[in-house]
Amino acid sequence: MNQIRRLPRIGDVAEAAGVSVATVSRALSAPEKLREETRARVMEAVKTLGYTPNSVARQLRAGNSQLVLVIVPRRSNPPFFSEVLHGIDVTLAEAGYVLITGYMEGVDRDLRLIELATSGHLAGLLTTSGQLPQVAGRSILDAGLPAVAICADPQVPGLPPVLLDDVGAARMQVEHLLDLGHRRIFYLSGPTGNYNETMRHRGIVDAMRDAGLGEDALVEHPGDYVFSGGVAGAKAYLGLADRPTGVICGNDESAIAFVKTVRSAGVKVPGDLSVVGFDGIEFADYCEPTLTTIAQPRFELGAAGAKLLVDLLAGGRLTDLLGGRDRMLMQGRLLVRDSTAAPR
Amino acid sequence: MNQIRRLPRIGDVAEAAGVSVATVSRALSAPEKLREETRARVMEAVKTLGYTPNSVARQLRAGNSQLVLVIVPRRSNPPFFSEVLHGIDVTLAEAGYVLITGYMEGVDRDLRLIELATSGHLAGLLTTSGQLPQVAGRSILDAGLPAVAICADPQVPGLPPVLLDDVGAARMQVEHLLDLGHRRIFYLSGPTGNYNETMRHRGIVDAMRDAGLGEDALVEHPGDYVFSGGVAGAKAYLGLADRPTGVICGNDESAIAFVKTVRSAGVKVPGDLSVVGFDGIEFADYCEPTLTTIAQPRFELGAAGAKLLVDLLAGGRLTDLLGGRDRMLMQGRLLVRDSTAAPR
DNA sequence: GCGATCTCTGTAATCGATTACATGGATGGT
DNA sequence: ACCATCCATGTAATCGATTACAGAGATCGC
Repeated sequence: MNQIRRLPRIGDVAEAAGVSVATVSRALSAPEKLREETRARVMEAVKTLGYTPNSVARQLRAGNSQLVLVIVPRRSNPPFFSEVLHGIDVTLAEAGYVLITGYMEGVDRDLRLIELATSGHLAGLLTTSGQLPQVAGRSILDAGLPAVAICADPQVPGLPPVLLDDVGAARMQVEHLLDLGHRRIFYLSGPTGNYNETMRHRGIVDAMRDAGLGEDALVEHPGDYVFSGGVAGAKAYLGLADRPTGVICGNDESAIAFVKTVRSAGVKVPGDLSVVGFDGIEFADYCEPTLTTIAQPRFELGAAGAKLLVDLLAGGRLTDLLGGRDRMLMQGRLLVRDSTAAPR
Repeated sequence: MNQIRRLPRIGDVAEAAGVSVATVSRALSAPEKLREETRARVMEAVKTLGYTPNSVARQLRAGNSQLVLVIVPRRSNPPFFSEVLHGIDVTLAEAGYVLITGYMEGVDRDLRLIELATSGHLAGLLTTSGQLPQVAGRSILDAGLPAVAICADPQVPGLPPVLLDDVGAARMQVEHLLDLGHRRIFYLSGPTGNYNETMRHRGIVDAMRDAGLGEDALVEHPGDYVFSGGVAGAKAYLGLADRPTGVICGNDESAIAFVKTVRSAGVKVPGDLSVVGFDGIEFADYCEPTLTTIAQPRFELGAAGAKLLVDLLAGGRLTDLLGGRDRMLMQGRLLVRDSTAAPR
């Protein structure tokens, strides 16, 4: 049903070349074991028939796969993750692996991912989500696949994360605003409980404390990294009696919606209010005004995470690969643009 | 190497339940053939051991796969395609299939996709690219997999496309500007040769002609659907001696960059100039001014394309499924926002 | 009471590759 | 001339499931 036309098998090639199937197999995977002339004859037949090994059969016998599953939350900031996936894809391709994207959302869906992981199809696992598929007591980790987390930390032993130094990046956001002369900051956070959010929150609080500012200098409002949360955050901000002049948003998407909303209400950015975003997506350079933000090395985060998994699959030991640490941290970069200025 | 821990096999379950492997297999895939008591005993053992069938082995024997490959150009408008992929994913999941995303870019990469297609892993193929992987005389279609194109038309017999009615949508763009009173239009196109571009261009030219406007009423500039092309298009526009008051951009991304650039040069939108985009991505509602655009039913396009493939895999005949036509067309919707107004 | 029929379960072939082991022919040393 | 060695290739077991076919009991009709 699936195949319209019957594909050639190894036996067909063997017959055409007048050799055994073992010889065909060797011609493809261990050519040095064959006489040059035999090998040439086999390759000729391979070409004529257009033969490609059935990797399902190969995988069943050899027990190893070329497929790596990347778990991506379904609603996950496409402009950001597309670049991370690009880095993953390029790195896996170089190492001979193929990327499978698995979108995670509901319980049913997650069960499917768990089954895929335990199905024998996969060589390894990457996750960009801190929450892993876990249904009815079964976890995706039960499959025992080598795994790496990218831009997320599921906090599972043996599942090393490759992360941005969120604490340091958040400090940079605060210090930038303080350097400009702002003394009170409104923080539109990410989702409560989210790992990145927790770290960034810590960086902000630390930086405020180090600057000698009291608790009332920081006004927090819970957000969720999406447009609608940016709008809601802006409305909350506009409702404040005594508005801080500095605003830090959990990511660029919510920052862009925040700015749009306060401007509609007549608030000038950066005149009345300076806004700093997080992520460094391309749109942040085309909104009005262009957004000061933290650029994450998105491609590099993906590439480093994929490289770590590839090394793990090649038999590397985690402690060696991470130099004894339990995670890999990369640095963000502050991009100063038009949404921040000294307060009036 | 891949598996850290040995996963239970069907034989282990059979032993634990005191039955044969055939009985275990039947308990899972044809429970009605078993006595209730036997089935219960087997399921008990399955649960205790945490057994999941190895689908590589199943696939080898049964010859059918649950995996569908979606080919996505690597640099492809993430805010747009993420929603299309969402529609595909939901639909495939409902039908019991798993989505694999294959990013297409270079020649090497494409060879990998071709090999994946001929490897026996896949049930079917979806493409969101008009150009299909084709390396050294081998095409990805050689695998003989059922395939459907979404938002693209490779113009290959037997590969039905599910598309937006680009011609009609482009007419809507023109008619909107003409209705407002604009008489000359600057068109920042998509990449030359691109299928969508060809259709939209036709719609624009037709609409202008139908309105009785001459050839000099349309000024065309080649674009490429990305930010940088929008900036370049804006510079070209600014350099014109006699600037049209209406602008149509190939997509939202380039429209947003276009607007940003002309505004930096002091041109007022929509005061001096009205701009219409294409796609209806979320950002179009958060830029300054909000962008009048054509909303594509992105989720629905993905879902319809996936549904068509699922029906094809179930043995449906193409002519029946398409009602005798050779393609499936969906309609765009004009979203009138703040970037368009009557000319001064 | 005995064969026919039906229900349930087991035996073994099969999917398409990989690979340990066997084999046969060539080479070479004594 | 004979045996050891080596190289190239073939034979057949194997991976883990599915399923056609066979066989063993149970049920039933006459």
